[in-house]
Amino acid sequence: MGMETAPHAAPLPQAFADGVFPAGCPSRTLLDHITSKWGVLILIALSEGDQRWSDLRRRAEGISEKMLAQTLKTLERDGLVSRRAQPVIPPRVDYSLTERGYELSALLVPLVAWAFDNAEDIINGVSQSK
Amino acid sequence: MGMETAPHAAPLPQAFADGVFPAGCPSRTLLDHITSKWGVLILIALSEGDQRWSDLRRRAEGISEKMLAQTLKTLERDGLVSRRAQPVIPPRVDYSLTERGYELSALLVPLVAWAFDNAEDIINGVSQSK
DNA sequence: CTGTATCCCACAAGATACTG
DNA sequence: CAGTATCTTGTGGGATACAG
Repeated sequence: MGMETAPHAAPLPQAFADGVFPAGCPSRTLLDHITSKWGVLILIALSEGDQRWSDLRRRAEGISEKMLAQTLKTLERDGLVSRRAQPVIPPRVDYSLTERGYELSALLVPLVAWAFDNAEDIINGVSQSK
Repeated sequence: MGMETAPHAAPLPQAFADGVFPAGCPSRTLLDHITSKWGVLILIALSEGDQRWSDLRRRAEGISEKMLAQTLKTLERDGLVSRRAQPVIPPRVDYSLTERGYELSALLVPLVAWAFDNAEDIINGVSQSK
C-alpha cells in the first residue's frame, strides 16, 4: 500500500526509501565532483591505465590547464585518483585510479558508452523514439 | 605494441580507440544534460515510476521551480522523459521515463547507489583508502 | 497545481602569463 | 614537463513575482 512501485529493476539505498534525495546528503557533493564537467572524462581516461598530465590534457580535448589541475585535485582528495611524481628533470607525474576510483569507473564506462551510442541520434535529432 | 592497456574490464566505443574524447562530440552534450546538477536526480526519481511535478519538486530536495522546468524540458527534448498533461482543473501533469530514459536510468541507479555508499566515508574523510 | 517571466549573482570555467 | 597565479566572463542556478 502507499507507493505503487513500477516493475523496475535496480534497488536504491534504503536511505532513499521515501523517495526523497536530501539536500545536505554527502552523496550530492560526491556526485557533483564525479559528474563535474571534466570529472567523468578524466576518470574514464584513467580507467585505461596510468596517464601522465600531458596525456590527460590531450585526451580530454578542450580542457584547460586550470581545470585539469582542479579536477585532478578534487578527485585525489576524494580518494579516487592517485598521483605519483618522480623527482626527475624534466618532471614526470603519473596519475592513476585508486581501488575506489576503479570501482567507480566500472560504473562510468557503460554510461559513457551508452551516451556515445545514443548521442548522435538524440542531439542531432535523427529519430526521437518515444 | 604501442599502448599497453591495463588489465581492465569495460570496453569503450571504438570511436575512442585513440583515447581521445573529441571536443565537438555530441556525446559531450548529452552527457552534460544527464550529469547536470539536477539531471541525475530527476532521472533516478522517475525510475521508480511516474511522478507529478510536485512529487519531483519534493523529492529532488532543494530544486527551484526554474531548474525543475529547465531540467525536465531538456530531458524531454533528449527523448528521455515524456510529459503527459491532463486537461483538468487544477492541472495534473505526469512525467515518466521513455524507453531510452529507462535504459539510461538502469545505468544511473548503480552509480548513485555507489555514490551514496561511499560518500560519507569520502566527503567526511573517515578513511581515505589509497 | 503547474508552471512562466525577471532579475540577479556566485562561481565554474576559460585565457593568458609565468615558474620550478 | 607539469604545473601556479591572475584576471575575466559566461552561465548555471536561485529568489521572487505572477499566470492559466
